[in-house]
Amino acid sequence: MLSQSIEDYIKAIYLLQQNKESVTTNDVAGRMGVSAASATNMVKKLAEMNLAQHVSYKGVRLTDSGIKVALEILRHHRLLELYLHQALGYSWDKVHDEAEHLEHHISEEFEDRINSLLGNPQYDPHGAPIPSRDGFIPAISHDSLAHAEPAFEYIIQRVDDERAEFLRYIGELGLFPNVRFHLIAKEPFKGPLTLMIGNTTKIIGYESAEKLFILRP
Amino acid sequence: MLSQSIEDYIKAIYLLQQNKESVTTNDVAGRMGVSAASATNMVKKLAEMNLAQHVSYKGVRLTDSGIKVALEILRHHRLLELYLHQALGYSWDKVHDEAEHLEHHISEEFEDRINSLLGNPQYDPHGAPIPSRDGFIPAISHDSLAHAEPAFEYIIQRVDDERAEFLRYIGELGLFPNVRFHLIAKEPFKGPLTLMIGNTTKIIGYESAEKLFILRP
DNA sequence: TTTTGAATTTAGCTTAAACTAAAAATTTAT
DNA sequence: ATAAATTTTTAGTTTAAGCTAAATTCAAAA
Repeated sequence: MLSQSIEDYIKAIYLLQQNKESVTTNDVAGRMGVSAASATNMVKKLAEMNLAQHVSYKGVRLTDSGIKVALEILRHHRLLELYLHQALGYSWDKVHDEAEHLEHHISEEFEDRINSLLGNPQYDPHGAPIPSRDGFIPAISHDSLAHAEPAFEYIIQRVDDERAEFLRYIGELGLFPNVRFHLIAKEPFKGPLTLMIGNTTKIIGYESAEKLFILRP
Repeated sequence: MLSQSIEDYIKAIYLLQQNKESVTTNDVAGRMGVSAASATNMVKKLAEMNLAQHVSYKGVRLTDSGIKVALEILRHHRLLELYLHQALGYSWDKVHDEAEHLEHHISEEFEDRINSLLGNPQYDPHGAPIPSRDGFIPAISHDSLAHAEPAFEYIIQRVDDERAEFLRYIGELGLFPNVRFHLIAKEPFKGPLTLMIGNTTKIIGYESAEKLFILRP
């Protein structure tokens, strides 16, 4: 059984390597909120365990077994988020923190039972894909609202930011996954965007729009 | 926040001092599965933290704050057991192990939500009392089936043993909490007992009968 | 009452994961 | 191309929880 700490590092590296080609030990330290030295030590340990490859001064990358571990944790996390939301009535801005703790402590039986109760779901309450038991990840859009074209209709697929405050702000605007809207206008130079949901208009900042992934209906 | 380890020691001491007037560090070591030296060290630490009183070579006893902590953990544990059983369909011999892990990691919000879903329950699936949020413990019988009188009718109130194998054995006999039966016969010298549930007879060993707490209907 | 044996504590060591400070390597700028 | 700045690693310390072995205290038997 891996320690909680090791699991957290693996998850951190996995999420970092989604967005960056190369992940440095400093990136890891930043995300984990530990010193650079601590990150280096742990990364070397992961390499020892064949969960990651590490080249000094260059960076880290998870091995296939490392990725497998990461996906298992991510599955726990996202299933839990959805379960807390659907079955226990948690608001979507609170599910992350609770899932963050519980993800390391549920058994496979627990995982299977909530999965069945939820009907083998594909996405969590923020629209993030839930890896399947065998490590397959549902497709997800990577087009952000920030780069959408005015005059078209879109659907929110995912809100890619887990900070509670941000989620409450987005939620108040009504921008949940699966919500349809029209992009009315878009200011140049990273300016705000104007949307129409139903028949009310909403204005959203460029920075926030970058966190919203969208699809054409 | 207390570490998991400290919480486990506190719970162990609490449960030990229910049955014995005086709890020794060795009792603690036994229940926790650690060396006597480790238990002594931790007990001294608990005393430092004012969670227990410790007199060298004599024994340990939880202080009022220690008891408060113990009851909070026990509440988590027993609510979780019931929740796993009722909401997730766990069999009663599996709830203990899962709850044992989760009890340290759920938030107060989680506790409150499952408590409400379950309708503020008083007893877990084994009939053990669930401490209330403010530390009150529902009454519980301490009459064991081993000392019951033949010819009377009884109700199982509690099965006081959490070993999965034992629970499966008892479950197969149909001896769940709230089940009614007649005590038909009782062999002397710690011999087996004969019960009638509905219109079938069951025989149960004295050792097992000691773990079953009963009530007059 | 003394001795012996069991229970308990003390002392000192181990491991994991963090830290700081110093050294080394790499990258950037002159 | 060299020096300066930044990043990364190494070295050594800290804390928590465990362990073993040795010492101490208590209780029971002679």
